[in-house]
Amino acid sequence: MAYRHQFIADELRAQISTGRIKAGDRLPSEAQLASRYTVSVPTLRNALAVLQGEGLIEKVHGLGNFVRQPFQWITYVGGSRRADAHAAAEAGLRVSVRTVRLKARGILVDLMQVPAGATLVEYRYLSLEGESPHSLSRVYVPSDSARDDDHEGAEPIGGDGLVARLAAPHPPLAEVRERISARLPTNEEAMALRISTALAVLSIERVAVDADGRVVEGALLVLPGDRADAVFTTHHTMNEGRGTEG
Amino acid sequence: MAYRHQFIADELRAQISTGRIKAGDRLPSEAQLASRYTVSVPTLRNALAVLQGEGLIEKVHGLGNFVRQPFQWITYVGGSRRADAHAAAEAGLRVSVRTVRLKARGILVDLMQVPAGATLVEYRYLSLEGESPHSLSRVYVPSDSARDDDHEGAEPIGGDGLVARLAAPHPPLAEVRERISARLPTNEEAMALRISTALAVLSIERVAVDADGRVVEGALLVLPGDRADAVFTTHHTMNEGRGTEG
DNA sequence: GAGTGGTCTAGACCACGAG
DNA sequence: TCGTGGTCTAGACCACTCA
Repeated sequence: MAYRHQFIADELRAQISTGRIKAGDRLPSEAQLASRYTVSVPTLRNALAVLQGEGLIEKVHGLGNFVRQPFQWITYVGGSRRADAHAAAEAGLRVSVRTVRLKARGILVDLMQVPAGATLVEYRYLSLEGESPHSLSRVYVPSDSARDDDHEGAEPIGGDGLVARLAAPHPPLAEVRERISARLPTNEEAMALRISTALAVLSIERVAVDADGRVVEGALLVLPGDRADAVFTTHHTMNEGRGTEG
Repeated sequence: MAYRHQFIADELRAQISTGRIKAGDRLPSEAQLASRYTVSVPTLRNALAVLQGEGLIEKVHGLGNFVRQPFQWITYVGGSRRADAHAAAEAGLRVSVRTVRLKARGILVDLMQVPAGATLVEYRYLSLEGESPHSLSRVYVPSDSARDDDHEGAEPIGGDGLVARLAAPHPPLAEVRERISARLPTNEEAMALRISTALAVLSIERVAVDADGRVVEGALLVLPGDRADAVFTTHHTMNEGRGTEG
């Protein structure tokens, strides 16, 4: 039960974790590694696929295989809203934003509980740590509650306008519902986050509702599973603590 | 940019979703499929790997590739405790339980905030839908707060003692913290849940704390990503609804 | 153009499951 | 024993990156 590609993956993983191969280094070419370990190229590529799935290396077509930088760990804190880009900015991450006005269709109709064709404003965030993307967020707001100073088009990375907008007061909020799932990324998401399609992502679907039950904001977040988790804290009063209320 | 294995995967997926190939059916052998689509066997196997990662088929060595049963969707509801097996029982799922007394080490020391070597009671649940496993839970309780009628060893599936124990009152509870992550399963988990190691799982680490800040219960849950998600609801009062409090 | 990774081929050899 | 999937080989051909 000792697979050759697993053995090679273990070897390379050890060399990476002990610093024998440093972050940012390029590995020898696949042909060179294959001959060093006396295996065929496809077998060696299987070994690299294991490391890629663990987020340890990054494959760049035409250039080679590179050891990835260790990541800053991101913890998503549940129960709040519109905090994603703001929290990322506080953590010293750069944030790129794109604002687009669009018509609700497909899953957005369910998410926002609006009729198909209703106008929504989409804010698309991509938080970056250096050159490597960290999280992908799509936040939706009904068009009538989007503020007048929201503008369409691209905004330069880390613009002050963004931070000001994020810090601005929001309409009263009654409830936040968050639905979490684990899956493999779509090709588009893997591309944007520059991760392997074999690396699991945490997918968060969030809806904020006001006191009248109207959806004030919806959000679709995608976080790479190798450097992100989500935390939720629920407070109980004393008499709630009994029985199985779930 | 049209990969042959992706094309074949799309073809087979369509045949499965339209019922042309029914749940439980065996696919033609890999060699037969390869010749039908005029590709090599490794390429065809890549196509099957895609479907396996989506949880649509199950590969059985020596027998063939089988279409999996559609699953009952499981939603984990955050904020409660010890509800897992109880909720599963209510949903009509069978539950198998193993109770073991053990000493804290490794991550359990952090999880339960006890000194290394402290005695814990572990309840290990595996909820089942028919023959196919649904979720894997390990629940830990400090030994001193484990009740006297807890016994070690295996308990028959669906025993009444379990339901009675789950419905029993618990000590007062102040707070539940849940940490969610997405990852690929370990080989052990994939084996227990009978899923592909390429199928993402939702991993939930839950800690329940009493009014004195002591850890009353810890739990490690693993849910297959193709049939499970988690939901959290946070209520806000009116004056909490302003600003970015996350 | 030289070197790299990405996809695919055709087939060998082994391990597993059932008759 | 036979058919099945699991791993691996040796190499072709293409696409990408950079000098």
